[in-house]
Amino acid sequence: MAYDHKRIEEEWQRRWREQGTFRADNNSAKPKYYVLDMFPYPSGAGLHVGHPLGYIASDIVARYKRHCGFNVLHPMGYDSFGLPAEQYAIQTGQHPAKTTEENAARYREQLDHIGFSFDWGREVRTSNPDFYKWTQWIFLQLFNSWYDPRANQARPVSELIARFEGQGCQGQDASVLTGDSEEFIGAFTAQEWNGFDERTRQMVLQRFRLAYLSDAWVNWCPALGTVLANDEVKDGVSERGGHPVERKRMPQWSLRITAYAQRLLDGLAPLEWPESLKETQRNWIGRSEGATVRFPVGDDFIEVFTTRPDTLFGVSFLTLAPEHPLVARSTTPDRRAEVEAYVHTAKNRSERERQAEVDKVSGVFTGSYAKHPFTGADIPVWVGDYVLGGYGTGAVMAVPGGDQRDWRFAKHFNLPIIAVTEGANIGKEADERKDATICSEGFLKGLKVPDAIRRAVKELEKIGAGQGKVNFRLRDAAFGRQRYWGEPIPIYYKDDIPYPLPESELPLVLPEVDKFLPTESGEPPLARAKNWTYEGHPLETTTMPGWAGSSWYFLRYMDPHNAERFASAASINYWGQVDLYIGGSEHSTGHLLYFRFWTKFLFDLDLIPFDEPAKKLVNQGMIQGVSALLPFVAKISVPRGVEYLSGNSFTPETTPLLYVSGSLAAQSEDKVTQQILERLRKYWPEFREKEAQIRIEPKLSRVNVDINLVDSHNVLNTEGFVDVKKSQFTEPREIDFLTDQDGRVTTIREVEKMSKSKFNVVNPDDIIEKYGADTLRLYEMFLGPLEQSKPWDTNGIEGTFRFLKKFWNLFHSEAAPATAPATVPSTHRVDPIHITEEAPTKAELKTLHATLKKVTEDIGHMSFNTSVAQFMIAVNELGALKCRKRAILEPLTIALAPFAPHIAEELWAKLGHTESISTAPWPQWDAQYLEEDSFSYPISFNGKTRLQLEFPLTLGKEELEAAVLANPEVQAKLEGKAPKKVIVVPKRIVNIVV
RNA sequence: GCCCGGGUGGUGGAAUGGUAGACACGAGGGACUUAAAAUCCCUUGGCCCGCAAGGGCCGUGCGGGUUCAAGUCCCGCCCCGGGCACCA
Repeated sequence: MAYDHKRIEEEWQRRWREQGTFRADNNSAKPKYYVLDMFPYPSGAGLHVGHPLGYIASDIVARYKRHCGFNVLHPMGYDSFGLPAEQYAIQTGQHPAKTTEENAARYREQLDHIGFSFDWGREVRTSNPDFYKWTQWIFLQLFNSWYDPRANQARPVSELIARFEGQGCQGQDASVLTGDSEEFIGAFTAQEWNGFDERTRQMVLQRFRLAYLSDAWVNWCPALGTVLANDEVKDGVSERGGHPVERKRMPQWSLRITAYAQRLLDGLAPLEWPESLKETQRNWIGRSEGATVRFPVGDDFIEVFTTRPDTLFGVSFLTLAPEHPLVARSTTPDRRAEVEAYVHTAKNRSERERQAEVDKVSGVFTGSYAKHPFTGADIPVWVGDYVLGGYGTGAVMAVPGGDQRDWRFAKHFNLPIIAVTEGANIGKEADERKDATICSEGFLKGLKVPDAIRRAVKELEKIGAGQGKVNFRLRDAAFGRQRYWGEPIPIYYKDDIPYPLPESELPLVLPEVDKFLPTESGEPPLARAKNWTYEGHPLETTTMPGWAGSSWYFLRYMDPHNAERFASAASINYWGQVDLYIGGSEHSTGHLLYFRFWTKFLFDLDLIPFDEPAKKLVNQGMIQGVSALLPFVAKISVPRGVEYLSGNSFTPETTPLLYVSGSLAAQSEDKVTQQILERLRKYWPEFREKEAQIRIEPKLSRVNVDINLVDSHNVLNTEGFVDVKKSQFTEPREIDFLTDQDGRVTTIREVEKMSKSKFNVVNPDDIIEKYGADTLRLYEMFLGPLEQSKPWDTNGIEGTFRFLKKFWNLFHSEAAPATAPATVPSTHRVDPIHITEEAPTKAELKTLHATLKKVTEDIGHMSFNTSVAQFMIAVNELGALKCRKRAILEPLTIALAPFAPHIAEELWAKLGHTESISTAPWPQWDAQYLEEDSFSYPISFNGKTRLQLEFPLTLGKEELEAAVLANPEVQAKLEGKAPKKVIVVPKRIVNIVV
């Protein structure tokens, strides 16, 4: 009759599986609720206790909503394409499909043990052809669409062609395009279009397609034959292998997310997402209003974007990004060598680097001059790497008087600094105030900045030297990857022009290759595939990035087996948007932006009836690991050279590795040194002879010790540690410990990321084995607020385990009044329980309803740690009241079910129910049981609480005040003086000001 | 540098502007037990006065402010974590 979590949990997990308890039906009269977890990538390391945190929270909500009468969609699947599997494949030769399959199976097993109410019948994997068929299909829709600025939505390219045929392409089309491809396309007439050859037409259309091929800057690593992400490049070389990396322009598939910049920005406001996450997206989209200004240079002109056209008369030079196409043409012959050298080095620095080194100013003069559009003055043209090729026009008008970066550049190169605002101290720094008054001569003089901006734009437009413009920081998303383990892009090339594969050819299945590496000529792995062609034409060899499948997967869950459509219209209409989306904040600008982008695109095509994927989003915090660090003697300096005592350079061989108790190391260096001396004498006889002449200086380092070798008081299991260490050495090596005064070896605790390399990973399987899934679930929630990061400390889990045992014992106390134990029609287990049918007391009802109220409200705002605390309070109170009453315990069991579903199911069955507890309606709390007759008022003097006085709640403010003042204790405190003021807040506090 | 979080006992944390430290871990003491485990009870922010009952002072990163009353609101800092754009 003891709480046997293992038996209970296995039993119920089996039943849920066999009975399909959590299958969600697409046809239901019930209202729907869609709870989604961010897609996991099934890594080889399996789950640690940090991973399920969000899943437990979403499972609680899913189960709660079922109790409230909703038809709940709560699916799970795998984002199963990705780099780790590919890298593992390169190392081991194992096909990524195989390792992915194994990893997913392992995930599934671990997830099952936690008792989630997922509808596994809807599981999807992005690497399954029947899933990525539709990822490819959506890609084709993107390829066949353009963004119509008039309709402000994506439209079929066929409409664009019809437009060209009818009226050609006039200026406006080109001017509204944004993003990386923002180059002047050039107007053409209908006749011209009709006269273009196929190639030219396709090239023109590329400029409009939402999935398009264009040259983009990439970090190319010739040695690895691949493109690297910014964070894979360190100091100009690849992070792995240290091979040189160069910035190179390569044809790349991109998605024109920039077309959606404004809508992605506007769509944020109504979403119930964390404000900080919305802000991050706003910053990422980076809308800025300003103007473009054209500065003539010889026959060309340099176009700049500025948010401060009001500072136009403060321009003292122009700066081009090293990548800017006009750099070569603007450079005078005498400057060529210098400029080319600068451009070469600057271009190959990563953007990260260029941006990180704020203090280092670098640049070079091109030798040529631009003309100021208003004054006609000569403006020197410089190249500087503080200007980025990918933002704006890749050129800035430098106003050192109004912009600190320009100021620094001007200072460094001795360029003129012109004051643009009144009261600026330009000798010291630029004046970036937006409320200043412009002081330059001409039409802007005396205007405030905002007025001056408007005026400047008007004047620029009047003389045709520029115009007002909104600029976005957001860039188009690179969509091609030089990798194997991703969705093939359904494109083939005829005469080097990309064409879409017909839909009937989908899925374009990932081909087999002999190796998962680039070809010798540097082509992506798919180029190794035999017959990688379509009707004799070569197929695209890059694959889609990791985020492709996750940009639309939430729709597939609605109708996962549909072979005709990505999901039926009926299922999409029924399930609609995700009601609650839970995941980590690391996805705030990647996944979540693409997710919203694809949703808006599918909405534009009338394929789905909503244009935001998730109404409400919650970021769960990270669970950090608690590492155990053990100091060791890394090095002992002696006057003649250095003797290493650790690692492979261990000498002298007679001296063991010395590990130092953390508490000892914390005490004093002397104590450590003393013990080292003792060990040296012991293990190194020669040392004794020389000891007098040698003064040693030990240096300590720390190693991460497996936390399983450390107890709750940080005491190291030294035998276990020695075993582990010895198994790591190829040659036998002595190990000794410098202990503290108690003879113990302690480790030092540190909170850091939970990871294998830090030996601080806690596996949920181990926790479940010992305490059960219900305890794990409760403890993960009890740890603290969901959104916050917090360290995992297994030692604290006893509290939640004890709670469950106490809860169980409320139903099984043999000390309960001798009433007839309820007969248990449970089909699987017939332990008697001790439950009475007596009417509950007022106190019992109060506990129950206070708990129902708190838990219901807490689930509403995802405050699960406080609900668990309330359950503990309830169990403690009911235990003290010796309550064994069905009328109390039954509703409480339902309330606990979302949190600890196994024990709840078991007790529910024992209470005589034959249906799963998940079908039980949520118990409602009733305020009448919470009403109090009296309240114990804290009586404070000048805000400091001094005593408590109990008064009936029926007392009015004046009566209360009189009663308080009449109290002898209060009188004593007042010492006969009259209070200056008495503040009475009914049911709160009485404050007496003296 | 900028943006976003966060700083409360030994630890995780709780607290609509109204009794700071709920709940839990750990620690200390006790009961039960041959013993252990399990369970139960008491104490547990710091300092001080008192034999005791009890009482006083301090206390939510730091410094100011608003208020009858501030962990909570405002201003100025410091520190930690996360993100990022020298973004024109």
